[in-house]
Amino acid sequence: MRLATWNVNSVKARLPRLLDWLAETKPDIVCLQETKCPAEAFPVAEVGALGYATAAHGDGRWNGVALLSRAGLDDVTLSFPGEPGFAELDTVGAARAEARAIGATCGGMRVWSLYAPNGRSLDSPHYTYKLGWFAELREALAAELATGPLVACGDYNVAPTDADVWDPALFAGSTHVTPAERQALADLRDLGLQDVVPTPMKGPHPFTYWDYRAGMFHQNKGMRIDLVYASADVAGRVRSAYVDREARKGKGPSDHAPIVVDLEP
DNA sequence: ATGTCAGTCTTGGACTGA
Repeated sequence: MRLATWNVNSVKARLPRLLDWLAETKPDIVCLQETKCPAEAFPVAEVGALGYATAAHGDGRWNGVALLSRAGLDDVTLSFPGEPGFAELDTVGAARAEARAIGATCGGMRVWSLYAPNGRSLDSPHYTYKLGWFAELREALAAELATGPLVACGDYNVAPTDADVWDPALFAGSTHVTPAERQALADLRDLGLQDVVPTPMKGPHPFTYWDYRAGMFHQNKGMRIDLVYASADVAGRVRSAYVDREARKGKGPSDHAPIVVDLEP
């Protein structure tokens, strides 16, 4: 059973590369983030030709998540229960959730594809929103963990440790590395989720994201912000996991590389 | 900090978000 997660930074712009990658890598279950397309515009037929069923959640130009599976795709959930939306500070009432989470039952597991809010800056309401989003995610995953095997994959927009950013000093005062964000991840692990750390195929750090600008990928100035959090029973089946940095190379890549996880049957 | 992308509208260039 091969599971993968990939922030594709637009499924439309990435479609040729996605299809080639699916055909070559042959994952059974794929979690996609930043599809940046409405659900009705998702290229269902194109991935279907490779044998995948699709569940997509999108709300237009930003965000967007999807699940592809050829190991079953049942009980699809768009957004997690209790998921907050972004609301300006003076907005009254609850905001509708953005398209940042989709879950389904695939291959006997509950699988989630997650795209956490970026947070923008520490003084931004988007940062408050990010922390609140994680707090509610914790509650939702706690409930799901009680029902069976689970894996929550995606772009968490948090680097778990200083070793997960290329230069921690440069990130002082920035999002993605604060104690509060790292505590949000620790709170998820405290539920019993395990961080399935992939093998970097080059260098010491399993980075999954490199900014497009300034030759960051070439210099391996990256971050590990895409994560696979697995319940103990799933984590115990992990045979191997790696960052597919080849997918970050060449013409027209995403700024994120996929993580590929092989599980014992 | 920003040398790049992608989506969209204000449309062949500017804006936003990352």
